[in-house]
Amino acid sequence: MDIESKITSAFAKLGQRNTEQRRIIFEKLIELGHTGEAFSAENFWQELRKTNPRIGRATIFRLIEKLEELKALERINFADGSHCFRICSCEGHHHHLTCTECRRIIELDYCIPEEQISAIQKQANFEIDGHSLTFFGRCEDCQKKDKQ
Amino acid sequence: MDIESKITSAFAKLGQRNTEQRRIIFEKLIELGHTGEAFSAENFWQELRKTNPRIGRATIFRLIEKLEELKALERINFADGSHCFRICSCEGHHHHLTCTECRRIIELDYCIPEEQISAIQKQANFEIDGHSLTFFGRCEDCQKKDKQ
DNA sequence: ATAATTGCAAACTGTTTGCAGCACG
DNA sequence: CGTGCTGCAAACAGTTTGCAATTAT
Repeated sequence: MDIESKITSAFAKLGQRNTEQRRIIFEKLIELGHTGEAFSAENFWQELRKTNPRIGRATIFRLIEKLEELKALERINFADGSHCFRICSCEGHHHHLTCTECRRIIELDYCIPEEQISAIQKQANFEIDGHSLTFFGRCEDCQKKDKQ
Repeated sequence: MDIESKITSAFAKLGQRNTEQRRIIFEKLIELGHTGEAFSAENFWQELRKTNPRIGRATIFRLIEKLEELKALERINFADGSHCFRICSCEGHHHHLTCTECRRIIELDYCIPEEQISAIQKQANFEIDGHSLTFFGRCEDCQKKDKQ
């Protein structure tokens, strides 16, 4: 499933009305999906209002929330506690590697082995239904920069 | 190293002056360390001002920040994006399991195998210097509650 | 004395909400 | 023409900051 159909199907599941705002947001997300660029909600809003001055902040927040639930968007946490959103090209469950200097994000297909999770589950008597994992470090470019 | 000496040594590293506020915060942290209770910064402040009305919010935030750097406190992230602090009894690096219903926190000694991290490092050409991992689920008690 | 530390209040960031009105179907 | 969706502005939560006053050493 490519990025375009991922977003398209999320919008289809979304709700009843095909409003102009949704079309605008859709277009922008397709664009961001292709470049792989990450964005904050505020950030995304600022970007959109350049061309569409009357679009409301709340509309963006409300839609981002829904798209996150539908897993069309992923929330990515940085080491400093801040976060941003991103449309990932990886299908299914995965994790990220983030650069603490330039905030570059890399998708990883690594995940914790299923048997480890069930061992933890059994040991703690929990019913585990998710986890969040992010690696922090310095990317290739930032390492080079620092050596100079 | 027990909780008491963990906090004591963090305070020793802290700075020059042994102020009354630090003593008050120290006492409260010892208490929270023993019960294992988690707290937000705001929360912690509200609790302290009951007995010490003139303690400032900023003092708490400033000190919590430093204690986190000194690894006397740990920041724990929940599934909904909120977070709290906690004094953990585990020594060294570890992770947590949090209940999405009652917010109970369990310390886990599981961690991602070193060789996996270096494989990721090599593959992505990153210099990994940390990671965050939290498992989400429902604790024993909340599972029971729901079955009733 | 003097510099670290604090309290206060105001500012700030990121997000949510209530509600009246718009516009999609 | 009904109601889902939106814009607005205000409220909110959590945190940070500037600065003058306080206080440990």
